[in-house]
Amino acid sequence: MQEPTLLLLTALADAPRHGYALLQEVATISGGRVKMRTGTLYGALDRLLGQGLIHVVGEEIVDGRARRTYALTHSGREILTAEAERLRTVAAEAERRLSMPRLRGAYST
Amino acid sequence: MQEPTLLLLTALADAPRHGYALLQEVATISGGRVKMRTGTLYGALDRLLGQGLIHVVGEEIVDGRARRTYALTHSGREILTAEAERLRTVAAEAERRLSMPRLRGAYST
DNA sequence: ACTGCATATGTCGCCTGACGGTATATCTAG
DNA sequence: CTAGATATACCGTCAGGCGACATATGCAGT
Repeated sequence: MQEPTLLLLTALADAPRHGYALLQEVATISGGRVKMRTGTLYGALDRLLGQGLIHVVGEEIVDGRARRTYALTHSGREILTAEAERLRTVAAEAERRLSMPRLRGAYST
Repeated sequence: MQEPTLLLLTALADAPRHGYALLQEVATISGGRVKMRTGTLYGALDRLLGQGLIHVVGEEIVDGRARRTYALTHSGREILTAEAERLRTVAAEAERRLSMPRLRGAYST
């Protein structure tokens, strides 16, 4: 699983949200680093719906515009938990090795 | 940057290694979870060489076989440091949200 | 002698998934 | 009347990971 997808699941972890709100939440979570495009968003939502990681919890009409609200499924919540742990351990290992004394020639340039 | 690429840089963070050793090191780092294929390995090495994140520090003939040894460049080391921090913060945010009390309807199924 | 495994490097084509660009539509603010 | 925010959606492209395959040596077991 790549970062955009993970950020989407993270953005749904505390509350259900609709598409446009997810774009903003992802930007907030990532400290403005990730500005997700709608192409990425709706493609990812379709995929996650198909995988059963999210589901639609509401379809309302607000000001004449359709608004679809998404939420994590139990499965999605489990996957996100596992992914977060995976990232944490990989990051920890990278940082551990980076702090180790290196042999001569371990890097240059 | 995706996980396989990050694991390769991590595997080079403490010492230079050659291709086959990287396959084993990646398996070790990931606790046996990631078994990188040679297609992924050599494709990634070519890419990382082109990006200047790694470089070749030795080409020897061992038992009639060529053995090319790779190491991180300063640039690669910086990128790995930044990536590790990014992963750590994203994982932390996901775990923070997962531990938050949720509104009704935050998930189901 | 033969078989299979570990060591070791490499190519090729497929497919997933992320991305940029574009289209559509409404409401609000200036 | 225009610009920006809100909101959903399609499409083509491209990077990157993956499986399959190719090649070659050395060593241990049968």
